[in-house]
Parts: sequence; C-alpha cells; structure tokens
Amino acid sequence: MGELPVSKTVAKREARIAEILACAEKHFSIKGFHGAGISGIAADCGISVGHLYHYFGSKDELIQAVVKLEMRRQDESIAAFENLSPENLRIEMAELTNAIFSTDEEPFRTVLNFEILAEAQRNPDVAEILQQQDKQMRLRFVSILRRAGIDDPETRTELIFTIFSGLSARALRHPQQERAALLEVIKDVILKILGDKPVTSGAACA
Amino acid sequence: MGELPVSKTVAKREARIAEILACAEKHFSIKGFHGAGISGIAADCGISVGHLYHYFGSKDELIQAVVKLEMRRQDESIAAFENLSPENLRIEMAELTNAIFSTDEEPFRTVLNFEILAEAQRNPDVAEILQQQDKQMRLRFVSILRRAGIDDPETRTELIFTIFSGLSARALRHPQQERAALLEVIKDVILKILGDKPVTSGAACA
DNA sequence: CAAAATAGAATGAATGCTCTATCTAATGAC
DNA sequence: GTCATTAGATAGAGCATTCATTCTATTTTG
Repeated sequence: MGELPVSKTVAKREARIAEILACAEKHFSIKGFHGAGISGIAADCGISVGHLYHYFGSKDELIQAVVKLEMRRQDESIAAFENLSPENLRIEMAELTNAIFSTDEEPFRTVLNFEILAEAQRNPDVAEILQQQDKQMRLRFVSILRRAGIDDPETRTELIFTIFSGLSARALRHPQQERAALLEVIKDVILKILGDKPVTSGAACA
Repeated sequence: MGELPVSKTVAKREARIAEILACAEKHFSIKGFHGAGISGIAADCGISVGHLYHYFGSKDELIQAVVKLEMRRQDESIAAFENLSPENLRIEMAELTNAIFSTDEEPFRTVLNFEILAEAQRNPDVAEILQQQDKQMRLRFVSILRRAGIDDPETRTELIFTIFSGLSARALRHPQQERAALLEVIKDVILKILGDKPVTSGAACA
C-alpha cells in the first residue's frame, strides 16, 4: 500500500546508500571526519573500498552526504512542531528542552554537531549546507511562532536557537551539572521567550 | 624589572615552545587536529620534525598543550572581570557580549572551540582538560557574581555560559544575521540575568 | 668537554583513490 | 521461452602520498 512502483534495482541501490551513510555516520562520530578512513567505513558495512567509491565519488562527497542527513534530521525535529495549538506548542517546547539537556540521542546534541561546526569553518561546501539548512529551520520555526500569534518571531527564534545550541555545548563542558534545577530555569526562560510580550527587558516585566 | 633569574637556555627553551604552540594552533585551526600534520607544523615554524619531537613527545601531547593554552586564554578573559564594581561589571559584560557576537578574534569564539568540543567527545584526555578548566572558569565567575551581591550565582553563571556558547554556534550557522537588533535583545537578557532578582519567571516579573 | 639543540633521512603503517576483473541481473531478439 | 548482450554491482590488488614516529649524526652552547 502506498508503495511507488520503483524498480527493484533502484530500491536496492537506495538501501545500500542508506546503509553506507549509516556506517559512515557512525565512524565519523567516533573518529571524526578526518580521523575516520574510507577503508574502515567500507569494512564495517561489509563492502569493498571500490564498491563504496561506486556510490560516492570522494570522501568529501560522503562527508557532505552525512552532514546533509544530520541537518535534515534536525529540520524534521522542528517540523514536528508544526500544526500544534499555541498551548501544546509551549508544552512540547518545554519537553524538547528537557530532551536536549538530559538524553544522548537528541538530534540537537548529536555527537556530529560540533564536528560539523568545526568542519564548516574550513570546508566551504559544508558551511554552505549548514547555513542553508539552518535557514530552512529558521523559516520553519518563525512560521510556527507566527501562526501561534507570537510577536517578533524572528528574534525569538534566534534566541531559542541560541539557547539550544549553548545547552549542548554546556553538557560537554560541565557534564556533572545538577541538571534538574537549571532545567527548570531554562524552561522558564524558553516559555517567557514564547510569551507574546515584546522581548525587551522593560516590557517583559511590565 | 620583575624578571625572574631564569637561565638563558631555559628562557630560550620556553620561547621555542611558545613558538611551536603558536604554529600548531594556527595549523590545527585551519586543518583540524587530525587534518594537520606534524611535518607541516614543523616546517611552518622553521624547525625540523625531529626537533619538534624533542619538545613534544607525541602529537597527542601537542594537541593537549594547544587545548590547555586556549582554555587558559578563555579563563583569563573571565579573570578580567574580577575586582570590578557591580556597576562596571554590568557594563563590561554587555561589552563582552558585543565582542563575542561581532568580532572574530574573541577568545570565546576561536575557531578551535568547536574542534575542541568535537575532540573532547572521543579523546578522554581532552575532555578532562576541557571540563577541569570549565570548572575553574565557573568558580571564578560565580565568585565574581557573589562579590557583586548577586543572588543564586551558580545558576546565573550557567545561564550566561550557555548563552555565550550558543552565540558562537549561531554566528557560524547564521552568519548573515542582522546582528545589531538581536544584540540589543541578548544584552538585555544578560543584564536581566545579572539582576539580583531570582531567575524564576514569576518572581522576575513580580 | 659535555650536554643540549637541531637536522634530516629512514621506517612502516595508513591514507584516499584507481584500475581491472568477475559476477549478477535486467533487457532485447527470435 | 531461450539465448545473447549489456549494464550495473562487487571485489580486491595496487598506486602514490602522507602520516607519526624514530634514529643517527651534526652543530651549537654552557
């Protein structure tokens, strides 16, 4: 049901590509983009080096594909907030804050994230992917806030993205942090940002 | 004046080490810890490979020394806030926010920062340095806030560190951002966090 | 003279990538 | 339906290069 009539070979090809990407992501996460080698990736997913090069023309191409995959995943985690009532939006955002700060499988906090940010500073192609995908995420989130009737959504989006980015860095730099207390404060901040009052200091406390 | 009577050779040795560290930092920033090679670093600072190994026993040692150097620099940029009057503290903090978000030579935003965060996830020695130095910075900043008579300094320190970390990530992901507007809002947030009111939402607007 | 500083060749492993060869499966002709 | 042709999938050896590291030899300096 709902299956498009893709030829068997095409389907197999796509499955293989997905498999390679998963292996590559794992290796890149563990050893870094430059630390991981093509031969290791190929070996780990049970194919030959030549075969891998049949699907990806260069290591750079593979890196970029993995970056795109990760960024798309982040975008999807934002898309999940579309079509929520303003009330549920606030609840779910608080939930996401929780997830980012406490679990290890959260898209915002993937191991690859800092690797990507570092790589973007020296690889223009990666920077382009990063920035273009961030733009899409921003536009998506802005329109979510706008639909929820929230004022000045651009600034609030930037504020929230800043805090989320910062949280994952803090989790690395201060892992023993007693999280429960800080979490409550951060959630408060997020909810306050999601309020429909202007974000400037005077007005927020008016 | 104030010079300790270090022997000439010791002084020369330290100068050489500093020179190597500067070259290594440059190469690591441009090509990453794993992308940069010992031979390139040695060549760039005009010494032989063997000579470099005379000062640093391994590449890992060199990496850790560079990480320590960068972290110490960040710590110093916080130490600069010690012994300020509460009034000046607020002013200088707003200034720092400005600097982090707009310039490229700001210690918090060094190219190496994300490289270090990525490396810390796979190299326990680097993680240890990162976390230990972060602890020192936290304690320093907490005591600064405490001396300024600010309530619950631990939470406020964590909040501010989170925002600063997030800002440098945002600068990479959204470089075309119109910064002036956001900057004003962020500065307001920082100043509000530095206020002596409790940080919880209800009380802050009481 | 002895100890530290320095150079640079040499080592062996690992790197990204290419090349050729085989094998499998889809397609077309009759 | 059956055989021939072709296109894609796959393997793995091989290439040149670079890597981190070590070794030995030479120069400089205290």
